Amino acid sequence: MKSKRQQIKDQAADLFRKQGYKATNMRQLAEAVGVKAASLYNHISNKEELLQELLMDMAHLFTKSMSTVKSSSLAPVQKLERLIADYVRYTVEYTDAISLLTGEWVHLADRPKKEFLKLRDNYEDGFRQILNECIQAGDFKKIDVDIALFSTLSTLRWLYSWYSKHQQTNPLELERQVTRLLIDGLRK
Amino acid sequence: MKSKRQQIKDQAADLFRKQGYKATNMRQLAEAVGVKAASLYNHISNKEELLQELLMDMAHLFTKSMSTVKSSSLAPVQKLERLIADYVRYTVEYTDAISLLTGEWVHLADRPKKEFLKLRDNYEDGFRQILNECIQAGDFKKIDVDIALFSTLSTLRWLYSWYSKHQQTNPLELERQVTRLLIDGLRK
DNA sequence: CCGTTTAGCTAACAATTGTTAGTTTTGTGC
DNA sequence: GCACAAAACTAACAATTGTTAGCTAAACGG
Repeated sequence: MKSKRQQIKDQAADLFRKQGYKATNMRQLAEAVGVKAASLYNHISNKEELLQELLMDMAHLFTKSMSTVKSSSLAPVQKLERLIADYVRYTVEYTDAISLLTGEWVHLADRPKKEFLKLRDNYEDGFRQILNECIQAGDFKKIDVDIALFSTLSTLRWLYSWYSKHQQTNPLELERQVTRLLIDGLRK
Repeated sequence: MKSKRQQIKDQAADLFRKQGYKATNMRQLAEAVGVKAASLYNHISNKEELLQELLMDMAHLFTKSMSTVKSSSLAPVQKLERLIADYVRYTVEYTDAISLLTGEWVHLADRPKKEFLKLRDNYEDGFRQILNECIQAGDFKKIDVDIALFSTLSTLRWLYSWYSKHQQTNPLELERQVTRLLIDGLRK
């Protein structure tokens, strides 16, 4: 049994995703929850808190993923594969909330925005470090690591939109294909 | 000498990108242009028209790119390289307007939204077709073409955000690197 | 069955929004 | 320098927004 608060967050994620945070009003959200707008405030303190928590929940998920992988004893390429696998799993499980990571964080107030971006930057730094290890180990070409990082993360960050249209895809198969594509490229 | 209308569109692209369409109000836009809000309406008919034109201008650019490449006699892989090259060039030249393609089209009214999505779908179809030709010709692995399409477009669609932070990069060099990465992958 | 908390409702607020009306200023062609 | 169009301004509008106050109904612990 999900708490009312969580129900509200779920509906908020759905609406924020479809219409954007700014374009979603509390009356719409209330209707989606099945309640009048004022009643929402028995469970949440304001609109921004919703966005904040949705984003932070996801950010912490990724922070966890990164720290687990980093402190493991896997080989660099295997670390990368684990990060990709985690990303795919989160995308499948939290599609709506994940979608907010790409654009909606701009609507956070200064403080929470800084906090969010710090976690995001840390994740990117960890990712870049692992890509570097892959190059160092001789497994990857000596490509510009910033461009490789950017390209890889772009694919992962857009995955949610692809998955929404192809939900019949087996997540494990999706994970396998994405990994292969990112690492081995298109060329035969 | 740029027309006032174009100046307004440029500032709108900048603000829409930084804050989002919904979060940008006409008084902010007016201030950026150096004028009072009501004066904008001597040059435009309403707010949505701005978003509409910005998005459509870009969509037509890509439609042009696709139709030129399609009607060329290049080999499949060369066609793909041309599409990528065009995308990089547009991103460098119209960074702000390009950034709106990823998320802001949801705020269009029904009619223009349909029109926009039709052009977008056509572009994607053309892209997929060329990827298929690459596979058919034996140049690419027999990968799931939808996943390859999605991954490639994701990288291209996010390019604007990367470019904003690395504007010192030579566009031609960027084009070379992105092409190589997308086609040949990371693995040595 | 009572007292208290929890969660819902109606009504209203203050602020912000896009846009218009009406007027004045600026600029251009003759 | 005058007529006319283009583009600016002030003021105000109607609608929408997030949120609060005050009240009632449901749920729950004893």
